Amino acid sequence: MKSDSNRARPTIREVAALSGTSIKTVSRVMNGVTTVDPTLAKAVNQAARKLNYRPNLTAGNLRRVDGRTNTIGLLLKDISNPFSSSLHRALEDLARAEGFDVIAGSMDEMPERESELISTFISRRVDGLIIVPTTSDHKYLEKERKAGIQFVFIDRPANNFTADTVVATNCKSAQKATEHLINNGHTRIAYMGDSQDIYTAAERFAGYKAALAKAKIKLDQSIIHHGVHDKQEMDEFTTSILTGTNRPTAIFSSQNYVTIEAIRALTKHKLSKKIALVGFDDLPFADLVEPGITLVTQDIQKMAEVAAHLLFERIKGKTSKAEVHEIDTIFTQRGSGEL
Amino acid sequence: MKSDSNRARPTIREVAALSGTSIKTVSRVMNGVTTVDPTLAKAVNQAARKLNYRPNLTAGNLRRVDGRTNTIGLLLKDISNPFSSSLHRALEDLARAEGFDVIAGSMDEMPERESELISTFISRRVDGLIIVPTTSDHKYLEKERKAGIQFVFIDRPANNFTADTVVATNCKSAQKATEHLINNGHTRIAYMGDSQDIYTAAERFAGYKAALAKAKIKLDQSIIHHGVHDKQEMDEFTTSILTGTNRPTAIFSSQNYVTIEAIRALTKHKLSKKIALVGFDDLPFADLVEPGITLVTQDIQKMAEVAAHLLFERIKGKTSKAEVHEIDTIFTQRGSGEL
DNA sequence: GTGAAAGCGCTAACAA
DNA sequence: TTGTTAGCGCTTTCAC
Repeated sequence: MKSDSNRARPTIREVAALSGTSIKTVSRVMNGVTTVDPTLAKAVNQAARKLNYRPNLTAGNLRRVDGRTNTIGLLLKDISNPFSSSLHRALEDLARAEGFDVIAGSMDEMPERESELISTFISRRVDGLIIVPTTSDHKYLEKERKAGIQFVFIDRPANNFTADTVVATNCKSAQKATEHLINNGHTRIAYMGDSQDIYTAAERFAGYKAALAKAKIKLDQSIIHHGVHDKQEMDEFTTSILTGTNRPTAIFSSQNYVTIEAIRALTKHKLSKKIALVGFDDLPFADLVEPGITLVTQDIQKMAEVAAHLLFERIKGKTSKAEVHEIDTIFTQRGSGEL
Repeated sequence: MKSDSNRARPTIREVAALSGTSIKTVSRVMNGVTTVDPTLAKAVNQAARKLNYRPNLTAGNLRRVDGRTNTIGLLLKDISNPFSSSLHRALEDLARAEGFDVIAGSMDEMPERESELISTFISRRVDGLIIVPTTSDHKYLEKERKAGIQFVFIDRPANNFTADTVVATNCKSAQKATEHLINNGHTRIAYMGDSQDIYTAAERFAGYKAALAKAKIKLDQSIIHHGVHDKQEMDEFTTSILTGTNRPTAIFSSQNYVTIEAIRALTKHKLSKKIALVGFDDLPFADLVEPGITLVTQDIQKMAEVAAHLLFERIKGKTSKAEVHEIDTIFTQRGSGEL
């Protein structure tokens, strides 16, 4: 027969018994309440260490008057993509500094995964949610907000739901990137980007169009491509524009996966040093190819800081109206955009 | 004065009241127990939907007889690095299929962060932990295992603690990679890798040495470098070997960050097409540089599958002795290793 | 098939 | 400063 202390995890009651005090005193010591006699506190700590006591957070949250769990949920496109995981890491550090834990999940642009994950996170009683939204309708979140959950949207705004939002200056930065090519003498600039349903893609395409309009360059649909999921289709597009008679002299690619395809195509057709390229979003190897890739990158750290700040203020009770923050991007010339 | 249903979140009691049944019946319906009268079940579901009821998972776990929370903790080096985030994603999907959620954290190779995170996760009462361990002593986990937590180590084994472990065939694969260079006619092969304190680095260096020994090539310390944190030091090393009189004709780099520095150095000295390079670990742009980088990559999906399987079996009660699994790597020739 | 009562481990309220 | 009692929202036990 095993002794009691060998059976699974000790509770606050066992710590109280061993230290000869009450569970309330143990609770006080564990929560760092200072109005406890140092001698008692010492005894409690000793007993806790001896029993390897670990407070059960979930039990504590249940009765806690503010109802908070000090947990935030993070909904990402795909945990493993570089943008998502950098954002996740930045938020992890910011949350830890405030005593919060982060639980994250991948949605793969599927609206039903989004609501499933939100459901799961709510069942775990997160205090707030930071969401890189899919294209779904977010009106259903109104009920959750009434129930006390706070929301911040990042990278893209919500649909039919007003909440704090942090986005990059997508349109303005795409315009500047395109103007950079124009200033380098280009007038025939191809565009490649994600589907126009995606907020960031639409904004960036708008910036591209604005730059052309300002320079009085006519839009040519034959050198414009939307969509990133069909690789073969993209390959056909790049082959057609790069081998055609009226070849563009520059490419603006408005998303990282698209930029990779553009690089691949330029390399394949031995045009890397002939056709200029500016891409939106970061690439970890931008300076390792020849020429280096000139990129517009989002300031992920800054976006995370603003989003975390907004969320924590809401969780603490702030009730002012929703804010939208546009965060400046970073433009880095590395050669490919200056041909 | 607000009505009751407008105050925060409804509980099982309110659902019972609205559907005219007892909390136990609501509990049964919510948990999919089939022995409930369909008419009652329907009424319960209707009430739950109307109130936007979300079961409080943490409350339920408290009383649950198996004590499980259906949560696993994942301890990574750094959530945002590609190996970690790919592993995280693979485990997320595998866990979801089993009805588990994953919470993850970054340790940055700091033993004290490791134990802090483990403490936090245990306070949240995870059922098991998958750990990419730091170099710390893991004997202290024995207490946690007694308290019912299961452990699987991945990428590196634990120290002073016997548990299920999943690692790549580091030594064997490094030997094969080095032999690949030898078979291509190289006899002067530089080695660059992480600090020898790191298990994977030590294993891979052992493989390098074994290949040289087998081919009767003498080890030359002047073309061997350990450590990845000091970039300047690495730059000095590459400069010294690449500009020296007795230049190596090939490099084996045993980790992704090191490989990046090797590529950078070869590019800088215009030797990318003269000096062969084989790297360990994946690089997202391996096929986008010229020449493409020949790499040994870990089969992350497979490692995740084996680790998840081991952990879930333990959580379900398996008590057989700890297993160590070595997972084969993938070797991809892209040009840089065949010069 | 259904429900009343007890209790999971903790914090809150209040009394001592 | 300390302890007692109630109760958070749920599952379990067990009687009906």
